Formats: sequence, C-alpha cells, structure tokens
Amino acid sequence: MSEQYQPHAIEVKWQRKWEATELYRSQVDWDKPKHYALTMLPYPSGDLHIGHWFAMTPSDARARWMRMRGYNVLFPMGFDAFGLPAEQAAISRNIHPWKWTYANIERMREQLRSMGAMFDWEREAISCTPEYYKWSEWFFKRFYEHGVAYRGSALVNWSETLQTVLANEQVIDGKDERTGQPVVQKMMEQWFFAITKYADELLDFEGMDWPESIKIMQTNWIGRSEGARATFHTETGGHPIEIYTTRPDTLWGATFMVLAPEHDLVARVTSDEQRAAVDAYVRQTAQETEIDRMVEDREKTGVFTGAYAINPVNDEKVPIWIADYVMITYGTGAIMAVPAHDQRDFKFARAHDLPIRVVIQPEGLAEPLTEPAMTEAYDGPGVMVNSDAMDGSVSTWRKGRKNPAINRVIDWLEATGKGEEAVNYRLRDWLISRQRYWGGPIPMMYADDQIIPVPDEHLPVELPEDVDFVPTGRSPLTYHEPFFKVDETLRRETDTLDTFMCSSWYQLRYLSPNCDTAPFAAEEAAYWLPVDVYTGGAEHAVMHLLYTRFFTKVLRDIGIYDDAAAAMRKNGRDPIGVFDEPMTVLRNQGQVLGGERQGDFVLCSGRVVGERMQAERVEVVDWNEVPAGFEGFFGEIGHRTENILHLNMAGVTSFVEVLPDAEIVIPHIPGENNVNQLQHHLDIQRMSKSKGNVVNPDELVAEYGADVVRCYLMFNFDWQKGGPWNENNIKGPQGWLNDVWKIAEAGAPSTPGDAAAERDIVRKLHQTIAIVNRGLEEFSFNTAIAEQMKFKNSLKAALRAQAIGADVWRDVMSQVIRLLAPFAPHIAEEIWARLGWEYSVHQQPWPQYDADKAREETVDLVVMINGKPRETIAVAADIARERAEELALASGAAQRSLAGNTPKRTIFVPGRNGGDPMVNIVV
RNA sequence: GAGGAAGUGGCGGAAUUGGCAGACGCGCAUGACUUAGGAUCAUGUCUCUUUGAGGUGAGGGUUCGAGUCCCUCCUUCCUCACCA
Repeated sequence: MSEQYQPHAIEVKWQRKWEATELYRSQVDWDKPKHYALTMLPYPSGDLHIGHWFAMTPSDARARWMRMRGYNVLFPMGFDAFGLPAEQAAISRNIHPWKWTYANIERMREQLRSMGAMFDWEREAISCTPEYYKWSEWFFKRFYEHGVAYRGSALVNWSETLQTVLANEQVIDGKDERTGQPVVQKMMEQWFFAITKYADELLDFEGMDWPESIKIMQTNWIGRSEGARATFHTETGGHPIEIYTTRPDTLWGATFMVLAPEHDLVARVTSDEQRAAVDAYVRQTAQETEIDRMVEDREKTGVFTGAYAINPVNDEKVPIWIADYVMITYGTGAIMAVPAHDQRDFKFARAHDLPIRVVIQPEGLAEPLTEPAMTEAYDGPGVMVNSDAMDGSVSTWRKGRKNPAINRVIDWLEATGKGEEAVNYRLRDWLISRQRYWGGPIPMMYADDQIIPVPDEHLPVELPEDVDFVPTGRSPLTYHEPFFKVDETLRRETDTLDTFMCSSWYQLRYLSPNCDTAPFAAEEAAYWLPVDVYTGGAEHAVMHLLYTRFFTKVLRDIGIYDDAAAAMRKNGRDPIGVFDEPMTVLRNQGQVLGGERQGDFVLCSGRVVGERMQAERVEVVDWNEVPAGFEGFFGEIGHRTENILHLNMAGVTSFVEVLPDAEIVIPHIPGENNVNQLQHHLDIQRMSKSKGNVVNPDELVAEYGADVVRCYLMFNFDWQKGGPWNENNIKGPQGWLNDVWKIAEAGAPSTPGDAAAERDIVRKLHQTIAIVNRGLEEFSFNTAIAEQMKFKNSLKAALRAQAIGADVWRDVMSQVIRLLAPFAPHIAEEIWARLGWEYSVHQQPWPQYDADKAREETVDLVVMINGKPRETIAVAADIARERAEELALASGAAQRSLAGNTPKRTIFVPGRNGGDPMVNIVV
C-alpha cells in the first residue's frame, strides 16, 4: 500500500541531510561558470513575514535552477542588523539592542531554514557584529582619505520623534519614512558622503538590466537640469547674489528677485524699515515643517526686504523679496523671478503687485502677448523680445544648449563674464551620521578643532554595551565617558553610521565573512563579482539601490578592487567593467496584500435610542439570512470600534452599541462568545498588525508544509506585481504536489505502453521543459508551475488509459522530478530517493530541452474569415502555403462566406515555434 | 503639477510579444463512490436570440488580422513634488 504525502515527515529530514552533507556550500571553482544570486537581506525585526517568503522562495527556485543547469551558484543570506527598532525596543522594553537583535536573528534563522532554501550559511554576514562593522569603519576612513567623506554644516532633516537627523531619502512628504512623524529643517554639522560627485555616472545605466521604473526613479531623484548661473549684485552693498536658472533666455524678464527665508544674505540686505516684517516672516517660516510648505496651490506669501539688486544683463534695478516658495536646499537658494514666463513667479507677482514683462513672444498669435491680458505665465516657445541684442533669438521647447536662444544667451553671458553655463542636481550629498547608539561607530576623533582618524590598527571602534538609551537629541554615546574620552585632549565622534552604509556593501562581505585582513578576499571577489541577479522590493529605489551603486563606484575609484582585478587577470578573466556596478540584473517583486474578508452578518435586537441601537442580543447568521418578521438591525459588520458595530446593509450604515451584558451568539465559535470575536470587513490593503490581516508563514508551513507554501506563492501571483492573499487558492498547488506524489507512489506501470501515446507524452514533456525554462528565466514563476500542472494532468490521463510503459514512465518521472526540484525541493528529493535514484536530486543535471522531440506531427490549421477564426483543420506540421490555402478555401466556413465569389486575398502565416499555422481569407 | 505602471470571466491570473482570448488554478454545477463529505474520481463552466454571432475600462485609428501598436478620454496604483 502506498504512503500518503506528509510534508512534515520529510521536510525537516531533508533540511538536516542537506546541511549535514554541505549540499549548498559554494566554493570558488574557476572551471565552472559562476552565478551570484542575491536577495535583499532582512532586518531582524523578530518575525519572518510572508513578504520575506514571497521575495525569497522564488529567488531560491531560480538560483536552484541555475545550479542544476551547471552554474556554480552563490546564494547567501544575512542580516541588516543595525537600526532604530532595536534601540526603540531597548527604550520601551528595557532590553539591550544586542540581546534583542541576536534573539531575533536566532529565531529568523530557524524560520529561514524552514523555507528549504539553498542559502549557504557558511557565508552569513551580520552587519552589527564587530567583525562586520570593523570594515564599515575601515571604508569610512578610506572615503575620508579620498575626500568622499567630509564633515560639513548643512540644513538637515531633524526628526523630533527619533531625536536624530535623517537622509533626504528617508524623508517622504516632509515626514520620517519610518514613523510618519514630521521632520524639521535644522542647521547642523554632520558627516556627509559626496554622492553628488557621482551624479552623472549614476545617471548612466548602460549595460544594466534593471527595471525601467527604477532607472526612472533614480534619474528623477538625481534630477539633473541644465541652465546657467548668473550673479546679481545688490544696489548698495554690492553683495553678490548667485542664481541658477534653466531659462537664461528669460533673464531680461526678471522684474524682481526672491531669496529663500533661510538665505545667508537676508539679514545683511534687509533695510531698517523692513527689518521687523522680514524677521517676523523668517521666524514664521522657520516654524513651519516641510509639510506646511508643501501644501498644493499654497498662497504665495513673501516680504520685501527693502533692498534692490542690479540685473547684470540690462543693469535694471529690481526689488529683492523673500518667500518660502524658494527652497534653500535647491540651486543657490535664490532666484531671479520672471513672472511672465514662470507660473510661480507669475502668481507671486500678481499677489504682490509686482511688474510683469514679456520677453518671449509666442508666434502665430493674432495680438502680441502683453502683460495686462495675461492670466498665467507663458512657458512655451517663441521669439526673444525686449532683450536688447538677443532680440529675435528663437526659443524652443528644448532644454539647455539644445535650445538656440539659451545657447546664444549662455555664449553671450560667458563672453561678457556675466554668467556661465551650469548644471544643477536635485541630489544632495548623503548625510551619513546619526545621533543614535545602535549603529556602526564613526572612526574619527577630535582634538580641539582638529579631526583625527582612528588608526587602522585600532579598528574596530567597538560599541560599548553599558549605555543609557534615553533620547535627548544627542547620541547616547555622548554620555559614555569611557567611550568618547580617549585621553585628556582626544574625544571620539559619538554619532554612528546610517545603516544604509552597512547595507551598501554586504554583497561583498558575503564573499568572505570571516576574512579579518580585508573587507573581502580578493580571490573570492574576482570569481563571484558582480552580483548576477538581485531581487527585492522596489521601495529601495532611491535609497539602498542608489547608495550601493555609489559605494561600488567609490571602491573602484579608490583602488579597493585592484587585487581582485589582478586575480581575475591571473585566471584569464577580463576585469573591465566588472566593478563598475554592483548588480547586473535587478528584479523587483510586488507586494502580498491582505486578503479581502467579509464581515460577520449579524442580527441585533435591543432598544433603539435616537439613530443608534443599544443591543442586548447579537447573533451571527448565514449571509443575508434574515428571519421573516425580524424587527431589529441587521447587516454586515463593516467596522467595529470597541463595542460599537457599524452595520452595512444595502449601502446604508447603521450603528449598534453592544451593551456590556449583551448575549453574543457566534455559532461557529464554540463556548461563550464576546464582542471581540465578531469579525468586521477587511478590504484589500497592506498587511499590518494593527489591521489584523497579517499572514504568519510559520502557521502556513505547519498546516501545509514548506513546499506547498513555496508553490502557492509562486503560482498564485504575478511575482513582479504581487496581489491580495487568498488562502483558498492554496488547494491548487497542494493538489498538484499530491498528484505527483501519488503518481510516483503508484510505481512504474506493469502494462506495456502504446508507442503513439508514449511519443505524445514525451513531446508534451519537452514542450513543458521549454516553458518552465522560459518562466524561470523571466521570473514568470506562475506560468512555470502552471505548465508543470498541465503536464501532470496529461501524464495522469495517459496512465489511466494504460498507455505508458515502464521504461518511458521511468524516464519521464526522472525529468518531472528534476523540473519540480527548484520549486518544491523537499518533495522532489523524497520522491527521487523513493524511486531509487542517487542523492541528491539537486545535484542532477537540468532536463535538456529537445526541439525535435517537442515538435508536433499534426497541427490545427486555423481558417479565418476577415481575421475572425472560424474553423480548424488538422494538417501536417510542415504544411506548405499552397496546400494550406487550398484546404482553407475548401473549408465549410470559407464556402459559406464566399458563396461562390472569389476571395479578395488570402494570407498564410506558418506556425511559429511549433504553433498552429493560419490562413486568413478576406472576402 | 511632473513622471511611471496597470485596467482581461465570480476570483488569482495566462496569451510564444501583431496571429484560435480566457492556459493553469480557485470557486461553482452535475454525476459517481460513500453512513457522511470541507475526502477522492469523472464531466462541464465567457456571453447571446447558437447552421451562427459577439466579447479584453470607453471611444476612435492603423492593419488581411489588435488584449497587444497609435490618438483621445475614464479609473486605479506607485514615485517625485513651489526643482527656479
């Protein structure tokens, strides 16, 4: 009697065996092609989320596939273990970040193991260990030596909630991306990485197979714009005011200037009469958060400084204003305002009654454009007017030098020394220091005003354990004298590194996590780099994915890869371009959302007070089953806050207050019921603990087994899109694996096969191989599994018909199980062993696709009339055009449509790739 | 406001990239086996006025032929956002 498929009995068994036999150890082997598959490492928050499974198990399947295809595959895993949550846990739960983090890592390692993934744990790297952050510090020093890391004063994002500064990338809509709390701008001295030096190179995605959307997001984030810089001088003091503009062709239309309220010159140029008003405005804007300043269609407020500047192009006197629509963080923090040709300047001019002068005249207007008639700025093409010698220049939609008018004006500015061509970026330098404890120490010291790097031989600067975690706006390390006081004169830096720095190079640490003489072993880097396929979420588009590119380029430029390049040459590989980018191919998975759930349908009876019922009895009944004559309130629980139910019925919401001693009847929950057991409606939305729609992978594994969960995640979604969770669908993959198991357990047929049927099943097998290959290649895991299900159905039918003999059965099964192995590694291994084949299935060669075997002998000739399919005729696969057209014209459908007439034309399309040929008859 | 992605049965989703729309799965229906069925097996399942015809958010276009390409519009999601 054959055994049933019991996942739990086999999964842990094989996981242990794989580990014991070091099945997934990956070692440098110059004789084999390498494949570095990487999936984003988790933050050890405590529990593995279903999202981790969704990101990682398909990546694992693909890595396994590459391995079976003969690649030497590296697929490592680790933890991005520094960061705020550990410190928050320390504050709120009084547990040390080390303890909290390491306990979580322990737990998550076990959860990761339960996936049955081919992670090489020997290569695990944890960013919060001294062995790791020693090298983060070491990199910081190298960056400092090469002028990439510098200490500077800048207006930075300060989070009151977190009591730390944040990088621009960590601020979304003026709020901290983690807590959603507002962020204010503060002038502070901090450590920066000069990422802007690499802006242009980071815009170049040559040779990178990354999603277009990520490239676009990075491009927009870097925000390169082309234009000119010009310097205005104040009328009296002669203070230079530098401005940047993308429209130098409108310089003659500048009728006023605007400084950002934070601009240095504001205090100096303001006249005595205006000082009170200006100070008040500056104070007011300083109190506004970024959010206030970003409200759409905000009224254009501002104040006149009392000062005037001279426009260098025409020596005109223009008033200088301050306004919060000019941002200190972009360009020079000062603008020339051209109200006729810029919407914001136009609104400001109208609001404050400032002059507007047209200097670009659009062509083809009946009446020339003049100021009084304008209701908005004109920012289109035209001819320069009122611009002295530049009059008549043609301005187009093009930007920069490609616009003839701009080109001419820039030449003139440069020739006369009044300005110059300029490129501006939205990207700011990367603010790297954090006023927090749980991060890599910055290996710097101070003696008076001098900055002194910690000598390499003293690295790592270790984090002390006995610190207070009370957030005060300064790093907890500033209260730890033994840490910061090196001697009487030397003081350590007490800020720590942004965690994104640690995760910018983890792909390198995996190569040799135990190396203590260098961040990574040159020989390993020479073999494995770059990462061939990187998978993870798109939310890192302008953070991690930009930082790690920057990091890679800096390492290349300061010679960190030189030894690796030499090792490559020694082994006959060309290092050119290998160290320019960290990851060649990037794919983003979508997000698994919480599933939709109906709320309980309830009947409530009690007293109606006003519009609300005070219920004494609430009964859950079958959907829409309202007993005749029921007098109370009823409907689906759309929402529940404490004991108030919001009932939805036919689009109307009614409210029911469940009294404390009310009788609650929920037939499907035994025992006494209470109000908290009533289920409310859940919409499709992101999973979160507070919404109560999270899915726990451990519970799923306990119920269905890891293989079923893996296959469900790969089968039920378009991986790159994600979608709502629906556990009902898990029955599909479960049934599939069950069927494969049963076919294997039934053993080889004892009846002889039928030659034609056997040829057919082998043909279908090879068609399946082709589609599984394509699915894995293109991250279309759902189609790769669907095709295997389909083949299983065919095989099952053929076996039922007793059409397959033992030899073919064995050959087919050997390939079916190998196809299955990347997706469901445990069951594949078990069946492989039960069929008596050699351990391990994961070391077997991938089934070889044979186009000859896959080819159909007969195909369906599709007869179309005017492009509509009307009939099919079975024909030989290699049918010639003449014969196909002859058959098509003779078909019933053609005869009916033609009714004796001759067709206008016929089009023959041969079957492509073994597909069906077609004849289209135009009548 | 700028940029991007997407819209296909009751549901998740396919469609070899311009060539039989709805693969595969869920659900549902009918039947078989069964004391029982949330098990298993079989069959069916886009719609309609069914010798046929129509159908991929709406409308138009290109083409022998359009889910796929082009234009206009609608809807949803994502990113950035007073960027000078």
